[in-house]
Amino acid sequence: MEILSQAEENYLKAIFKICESEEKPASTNAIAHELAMTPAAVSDMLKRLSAKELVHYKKHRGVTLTNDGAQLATTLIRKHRLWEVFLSDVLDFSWDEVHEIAEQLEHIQSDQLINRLDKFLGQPKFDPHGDPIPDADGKFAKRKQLQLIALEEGEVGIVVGVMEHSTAFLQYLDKMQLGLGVKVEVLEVYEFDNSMRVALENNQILTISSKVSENLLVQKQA
Amino acid sequence: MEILSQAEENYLKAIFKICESEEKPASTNAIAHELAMTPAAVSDMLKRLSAKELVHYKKHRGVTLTNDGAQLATTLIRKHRLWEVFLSDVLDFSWDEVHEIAEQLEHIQSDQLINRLDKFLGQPKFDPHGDPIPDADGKFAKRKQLQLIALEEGEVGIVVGVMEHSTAFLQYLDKMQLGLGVKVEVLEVYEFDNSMRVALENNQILTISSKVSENLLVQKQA
DNA sequence: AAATATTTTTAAGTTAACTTAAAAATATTT
DNA sequence: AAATATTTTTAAGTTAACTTAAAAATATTT
Repeated sequence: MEILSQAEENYLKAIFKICESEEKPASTNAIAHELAMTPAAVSDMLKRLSAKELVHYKKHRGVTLTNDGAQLATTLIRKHRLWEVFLSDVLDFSWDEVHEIAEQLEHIQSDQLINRLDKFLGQPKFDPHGDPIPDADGKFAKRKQLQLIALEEGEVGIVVGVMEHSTAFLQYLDKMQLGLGVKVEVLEVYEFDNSMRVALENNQILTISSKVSENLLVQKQA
Repeated sequence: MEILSQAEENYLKAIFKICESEEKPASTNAIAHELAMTPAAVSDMLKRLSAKELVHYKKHRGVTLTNDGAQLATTLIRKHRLWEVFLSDVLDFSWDEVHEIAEQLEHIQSDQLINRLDKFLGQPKFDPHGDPIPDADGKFAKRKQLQLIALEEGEVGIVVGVMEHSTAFLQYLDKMQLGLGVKVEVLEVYEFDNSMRVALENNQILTISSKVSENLLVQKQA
């Protein structure tokens, strides 16, 4: 498979992301929105990606990735997330700082580099946001996780990930000490707005909005 | 200072390199040769770099870097060489493998990243080829070094660097166990072709051509 | 189903960074 | 100094990756 431009790589990642969340082809508009580009630019690029057989593209019908395209996208995600681990674990960046730099590092072309980095980091299975890191064969680790909002009063979960990656959200979680690995007990759910009162292991009591509990992923504790 | 494209950065590095070795402005041809491009492409780019005040450019007179340009070039060299140390020391790449990957990594834009990398690596002063790494202020460490060919019979030197960075040369040195830090004693110089017989600390005796001894940098031992 | 709104594509244009070919400037040889 | 060779620049063209504006296709509302 020939080498892709950074632009092409970004399109593949965007399409992968969109097709992953919604279970249908990625629309031109959705891609344009994801990449902050005009729909015309997307139409243009889709033709090129289609010519390279990286996407299945029928005009006005949206696109999906071909096997080759999906393989490349997965490798990009692997690279992105491994670099995030490096930035976080090795260079002590906080979880709200790693994305932007990894966005650049993911385009470095060297299989050797990424495999050695993986080994050096101890073949991590999750990145600093709890997102799974595909292995060299493109396999993602699976985990039985659910949104914190799905827990009932009295239930306990451990924070394992986030569904929203904005700096604002991540910094809010830092402030509240709601990082990965934290144990959370649901004390009370307020029906009115679905906000909840929760207890952390350090005995801190927090009230969090549904916006927060929707975007926090936990593993339910027995 | 605004952000430069990778192409622009490569031109600055090339001009820096040329002006450093020859003590005069870099010619269009020299730059074209360094970057494997046509002279016409260089003329084109020089106009753009000149407009950004990164080079002093008078048509047909060659170019030199402005202060801004030299500052940027130095930062690029710093990034390149720090990444080389990372690849070599942390990921165990050999010294003939690091250049190519560092060539990509040097374009990553993040001051924080490079400063933290520097700190993590222990603020190294030299890269895996013995080339000095400028500090955050752009200062290069100086060293009293000379070419191995300049040593007389009976003199002893320690290998501290190379003047030629080709894979072929570096792999040859590996074969001969002539890495950085190795102590070399000049046993005999053959006037005929300036080749020399040298003894290494492991008592190995080698005969090396003048092409080799010209390109090896040593620090003379008392 | 027709009218309207939305989405997508096409058409035309831009910019950076290249190319080849020709012209112009500079350097070297005689 | 004139002739010739070399270097550099300009001119014209290309490609990837974008833009805006208009046209076409599809989806939604009435």
